[in-house]
Amino acid sequence: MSASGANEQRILLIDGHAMAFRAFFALPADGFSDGRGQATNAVYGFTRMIINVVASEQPTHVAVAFDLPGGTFRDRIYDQYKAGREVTPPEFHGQIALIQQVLDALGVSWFTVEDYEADDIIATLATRTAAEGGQALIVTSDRDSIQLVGENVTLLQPIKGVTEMRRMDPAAVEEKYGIPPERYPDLAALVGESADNLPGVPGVGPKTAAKWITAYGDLQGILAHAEEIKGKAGQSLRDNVEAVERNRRMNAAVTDLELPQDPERYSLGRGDAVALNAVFDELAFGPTIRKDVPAVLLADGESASTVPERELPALQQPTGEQVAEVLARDFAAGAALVIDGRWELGQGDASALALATDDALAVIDLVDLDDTAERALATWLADPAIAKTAHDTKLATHQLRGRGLDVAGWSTDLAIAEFLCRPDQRPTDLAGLAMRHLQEDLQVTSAAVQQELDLDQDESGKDTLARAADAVARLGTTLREDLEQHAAVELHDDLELPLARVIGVMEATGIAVDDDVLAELDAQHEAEQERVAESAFSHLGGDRINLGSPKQLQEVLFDRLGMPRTRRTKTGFSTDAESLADLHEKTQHPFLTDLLAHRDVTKMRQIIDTLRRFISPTGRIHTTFHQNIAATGRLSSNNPNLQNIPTRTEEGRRIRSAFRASDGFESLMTADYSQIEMRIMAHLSDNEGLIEAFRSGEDLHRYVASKVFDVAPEDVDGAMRSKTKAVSYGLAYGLSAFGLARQLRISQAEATALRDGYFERFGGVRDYLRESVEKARAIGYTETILGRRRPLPDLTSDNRQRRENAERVALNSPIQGSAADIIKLAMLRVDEGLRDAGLTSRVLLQVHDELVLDVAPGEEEQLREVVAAGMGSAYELSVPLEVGIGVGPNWLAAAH
DNA sequence: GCACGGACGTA
DNA sequence: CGTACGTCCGTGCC
Repeated sequence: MSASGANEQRILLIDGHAMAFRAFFALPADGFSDGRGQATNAVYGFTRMIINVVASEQPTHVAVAFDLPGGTFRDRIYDQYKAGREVTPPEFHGQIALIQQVLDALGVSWFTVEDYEADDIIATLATRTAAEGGQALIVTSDRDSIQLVGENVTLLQPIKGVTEMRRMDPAAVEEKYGIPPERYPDLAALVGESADNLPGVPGVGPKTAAKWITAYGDLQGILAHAEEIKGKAGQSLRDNVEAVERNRRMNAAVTDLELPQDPERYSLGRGDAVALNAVFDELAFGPTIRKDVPAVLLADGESASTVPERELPALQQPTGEQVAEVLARDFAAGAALVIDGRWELGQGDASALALATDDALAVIDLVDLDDTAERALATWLADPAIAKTAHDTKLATHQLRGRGLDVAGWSTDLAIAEFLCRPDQRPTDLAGLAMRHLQEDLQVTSAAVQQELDLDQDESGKDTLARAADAVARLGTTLREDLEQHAAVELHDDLELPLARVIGVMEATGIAVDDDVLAELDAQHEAEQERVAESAFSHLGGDRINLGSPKQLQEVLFDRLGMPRTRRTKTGFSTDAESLADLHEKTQHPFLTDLLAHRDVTKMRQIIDTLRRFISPTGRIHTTFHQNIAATGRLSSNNPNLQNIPTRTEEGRRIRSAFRASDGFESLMTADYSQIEMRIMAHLSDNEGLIEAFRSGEDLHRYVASKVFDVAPEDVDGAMRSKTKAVSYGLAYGLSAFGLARQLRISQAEATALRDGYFERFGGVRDYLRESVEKARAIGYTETILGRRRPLPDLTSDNRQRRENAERVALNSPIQGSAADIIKLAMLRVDEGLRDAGLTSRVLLQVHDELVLDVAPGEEEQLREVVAAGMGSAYELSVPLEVGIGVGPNWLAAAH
């Protein structure tokens, strides 16, 4: 308490505009909306802030000050005051009024005073409170309030966002600025305030200003001795006396505004929970922020929370023989599972398992399991008849495998189910998923979700784990309904869920990598890299720029060497390989050749280095495959990405030779679909010509080219074939004549003619593509052969750019997505085939249209049959699915 | 330390 | 002004 502790008043004073504005920029505007197009990010952030500050500072009184639109007396002193500020973003509009509605419901008084700023209101109330011996706490990002800091006045400055605050008392101000708070306006007058468009003395910063203030006492003293001050700064001061004096008049706080004296007007505990909930409903705010509203703000005994906390079943923590009892009694039919512990790169430390149903809740400690409990749990987990649900079944399986436990009987994978229903949403953590489903109409992004329900923040250990399991159980029910609604039950049950198990085994197995091969390659590339770099520098007169910096390259190429500008990027001009090749054609400058060579070799080294970092102690790389990333339904791979290992260039391909058959295995096998996307186009378009092309057994592009150019297949030359191939594949991506021309480096007229010629023979393909886009526009989503949907709301956008982009996506998604469906089916078939045939050979990788397998000794012939059959008959199209198979000691040699 | 853009590897 | 991804680096921000 202060020295004048007679007064217990402790008033919180908030600068409404400053904090609302800050909240606006701290949270994404497009992530917070009331569902009707009104952004609410500033409202949410501001409300969070006031809740937090009231809870942590425990004031007895509170007031919020706002600016009024239009000018103040300061504009009459200086007509450029606050000029040049960025215009308020449109999404900010209306949010101040909403904040005021929240404050009304909270029973917090807010004030505006004609002709004055929020600062002046705060200054008046702070000064008055301090004079009466109370304490004032000011919350603002505006520096003008620094002058108010004193024994009874503390400033809370937001540091990051609106929830982290720095406490400024007189000592802190002195520490930061080197002067006492009451001298701050003097310092600001000298330095100027760019936010208010108040220029100060050029060449004088806070350090100099503080030095002068210390030397001459205050601004008056400085001006009185202005003639004595030496140097440039002194002269600058003498030249700008008027501006300084004006600044000082401007930044002086007004402390005598007419504001209500009655302390009741500022007291807490006047909030109306019913009104507040109505406002929060309007704003689509979630349950947690309601729960967090401090009771002191509300009228007696009320709570803001309208979302009743679910009564959790009693938490059981069985040990020993109790585990078997509890599993048999409460979880005989199934349960939702949540496991505590991390799993990465084959390393796991699962420590506890939570189980939940609608009526039961248990946490089993995995660290101190005795034999009886372990056996009971192992039996229960392995029982395929016991239905189990998890947020991520593959991860749960990995975690339990790390404890030596196998799982069967997975029935629902929340992440997969969610993805099938909403493939374009970002992958969701459990907290985010729970939030989205608990508040159906709540349109918040992960930032808010994390705050709302952060299940990762493990505060109460087993309770949190149990609550999470309970959430998984309830979400399981919800998502099963969602799957029905989106016609995705079969996709989940019969494709993705079983596939998750197959992929999990692939990840756990990993692929053997020969580090010596990579080390040797790296050494070769290192030498080459140095050689090329030296050569490149020699063409720059020995200037050793950073060849990896697009910025420095632009300076050299376009400024220093005066080369013609290339296509624009966001930050300048492109230096990508295509642009550099163009430049080389035009200028013949030898630097460009070296630069391109340097890029190539640097890229190769990066790839090699990245791979080496991921080699496990057992000499294997365990990538992670994701089922819930690519909106078309493809898998993705990361840590490391094994789906983009080079293959196009000779140099790049050598990296593939480092991927080898595992010890105890005979060789690697690769099996890939030939032209699967074109086959799908033939099937979906039902185009006779294209179907015939595949049935003829002739080389596809040669056959199509012979029709397009109207020559015999044997008369198709290389140029005709490659042009036709470009059109064929371009079709599946929505390629324009412009893009085709650019890619083939031909004129746009020629490209148009080429495409027209193509459609003369294969017009059915164009018709199909057009119709499929129109159908998607009508029903709102695209569909693959297995019924995997992708919503595309932008197909009806008024914005041409967005609409045309969505059209290309609509064109491509059924094709890419159906190919993804087919290879996923194939993976299940191959997995089944391996088991049925009793083979030890195993699938290691999937690269979109290719599988890589370890071939066990003596199994090659049988494996060929299993793989060819599994992939070839995965799905029946109107054209055959052709599978190419190759075998060799390593991935490169296994190519065919 | 973190976010972003540019560049480039794959299907 | 061609779809779908992941990773690296340099840069500029806090």
